[in-house]
Amino acid sequence: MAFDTMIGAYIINSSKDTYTISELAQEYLNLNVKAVEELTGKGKNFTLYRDMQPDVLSKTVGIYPYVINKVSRKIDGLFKENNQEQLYYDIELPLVRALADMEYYGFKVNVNALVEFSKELQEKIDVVTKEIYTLAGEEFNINSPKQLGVILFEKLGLPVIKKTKTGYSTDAEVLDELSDRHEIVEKILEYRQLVKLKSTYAEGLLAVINPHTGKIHSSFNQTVTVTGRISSTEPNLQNIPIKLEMGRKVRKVFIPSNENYQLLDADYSQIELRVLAHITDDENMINAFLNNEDIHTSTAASVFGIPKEEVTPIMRSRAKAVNFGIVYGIGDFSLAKDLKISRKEARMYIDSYLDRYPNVKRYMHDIVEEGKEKGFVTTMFKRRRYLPELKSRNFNIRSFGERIAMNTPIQGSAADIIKIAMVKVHGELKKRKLKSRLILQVHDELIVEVFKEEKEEVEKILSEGMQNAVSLKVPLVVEVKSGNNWYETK
DNA sequence: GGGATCACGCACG
DNA sequence: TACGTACGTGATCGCG
Repeated sequence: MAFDTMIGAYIINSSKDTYTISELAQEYLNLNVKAVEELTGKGKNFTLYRDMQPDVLSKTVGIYPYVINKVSRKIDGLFKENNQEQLYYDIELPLVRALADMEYYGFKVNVNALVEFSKELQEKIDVVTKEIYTLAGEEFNINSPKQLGVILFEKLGLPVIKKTKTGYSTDAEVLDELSDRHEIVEKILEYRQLVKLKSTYAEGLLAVINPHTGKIHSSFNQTVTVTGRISSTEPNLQNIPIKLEMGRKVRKVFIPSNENYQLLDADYSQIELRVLAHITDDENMINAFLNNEDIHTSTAASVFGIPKEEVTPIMRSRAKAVNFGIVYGIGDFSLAKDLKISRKEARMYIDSYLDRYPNVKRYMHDIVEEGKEKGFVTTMFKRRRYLPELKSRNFNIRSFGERIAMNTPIQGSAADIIKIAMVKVHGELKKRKLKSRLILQVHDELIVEVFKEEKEEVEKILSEGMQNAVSLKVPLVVEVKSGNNWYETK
């Protein structure tokens, strides 16, 4: 029986910080086993096994095989109790190989273009920096929120909009509000945008390009998120800019391995709202998706009680915000802030929404009750998240627990679905001995490096693999795009 | 003097 | 006072 205790324990409880053998032995066997770190040391004291005495090794990691076997059997028993065998054996375990292959294969980068991009950013930063110093009347460290706060709120006398626990807040939301009061403010925003791109993306990515492969080999972590999503580190390839055009250009440096390949980028359309429609069995929402309607326009028509043809762009954008809010476990305060409307008005939108989607209303109530009774909520594929917050006497913590209860089954089920799709696509490419490779996942999106001669075949494997990953009460719609770099796949 | 950690801000779905 | 992440920089703490 192939087993992975780390992933196994994650399926039993996704909320832990680490899943070391030592910890699992304690938790599942009531056994005290030294942590590997205690043996090897860490940081500058780190010692390799090969530099240790055999008897020291045998007294500690020597019993690991025994412990791992025992813990595995214990966890496997819990899978049976929890009905999580399919999740573990059919989804998470096969996913290990798909993720490993993604890490190993990597994503090719145009190094020269990235170096050029970095230089261009630096030139822009130099210009803006001087402008800021002139407007401030002195030089200071713009990167320091503390120093910036002194300049903005003491020297220039701008009004304090918001405070952090240590001083003045200078975040983008605050600066947006101040942008009409002094020229320096928009320069600060521009400076922040440029520095973010240069440090995190230009320099950050250059630092992790493997000199042998010319590629970026990210780590895809399978036991980090509480909802079941995967995460990406060193570097994070799941937060490459796209929203602003200047940042989006970073994507031009992500290219195929060579001229025989292209990139395919396949996105699920509105997967979380489709999952919501499925889970709640809400007739109104299901019909919107069955008719292939624009969901935000459809929501606007429902909420405002008008025909879809009469929905204005502003109405659509407000309905979109409400749809987002619903998925997060909405509150009137936050929706009001997001839409810059009154709390009362926000409350009306929410109430109207819940009237028009009555099963969504029932679901949001019931899932919180279920979370309280059972102590956890589950996804479509029995992924589980415990919610101790629901029992808290602290209102804020308890409210947070309620929002988690509403959001986790939605976000987590979407994660289940794309993982199933990944296993299918990865398996199919392998089975057919194709040269195309799955190289990245970004929560609702899969990126494949496709061998040009295989393009038609692989596009079908990808889109059908995703569409048919599961069968819901609404269709899963997938959009596939291709390009000679990641920027072009739009 | 340099490492660890916290605070802040911000990139993505 | 919206759900889930990763990470760079500055400030601070405390270490033979």
